[in-house]
Amino acid sequence: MLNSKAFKALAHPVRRDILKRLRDEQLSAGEIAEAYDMSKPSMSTHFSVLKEARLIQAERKGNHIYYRLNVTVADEVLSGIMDIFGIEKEK
Amino acid sequence: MLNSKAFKALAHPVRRDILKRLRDEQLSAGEIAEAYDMSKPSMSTHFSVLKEARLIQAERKGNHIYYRLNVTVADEVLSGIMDIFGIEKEK
DNA sequence: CACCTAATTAGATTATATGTTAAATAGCAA
DNA sequence: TTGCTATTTAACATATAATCTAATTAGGTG
Repeated sequence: MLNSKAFKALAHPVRRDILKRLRDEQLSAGEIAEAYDMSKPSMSTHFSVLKEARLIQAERKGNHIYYRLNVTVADEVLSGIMDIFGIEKEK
Repeated sequence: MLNSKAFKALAHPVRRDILKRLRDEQLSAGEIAEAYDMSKPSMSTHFSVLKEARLIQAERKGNHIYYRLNVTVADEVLSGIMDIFGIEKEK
């Protein structure tokens, strides 16, 4: 069932932007972080919030950690929004 | 264009619940507030956050203030979520 | 006007979020 | 082991959010 943490995670513009980057590809923490004018520990905190919300999943490969979107939870969020606003799923 | 305030507004469970109540009917501040175990000023603050995000619209009728869902912004939020997750709008 | 009701605003407190630098951990490779 | 790179965790400061009680505003009605 949909986690309240997901909505909190979406409240920050950097986190929403990270999710967009992960729509189509896996990226390492460093690859993501270098796109933002923010310290690595701060970025790491954002990853952690997204992970807690299960919006992203981490996989270590050597000494990189790759993040990818959790499509299942993304879908749950969409359903949650539609439920809130009473929007019908078409098809 | 979609306001970042809308996502913040959705981060609080009480505010999401208020929006659900306003899916199908207008309700006064008092009618909404009595459903929650929270002071009226606190509820008023939540209304204010939702108003700031343009998710709800207020209309005074005599002594009562009626709130209703702003369907346009609700739709923008849904589109925003679909954009983040790269979900295609069907039809 | 005086009074009542509905709702908000003010002022304060506490909790949570966001960000930093410094230190720690994990893996790889010489 | 030593050293290097990638990333996180710790410790802390500051900002924003959430909540309360008390006071105020706005609109009815006698």
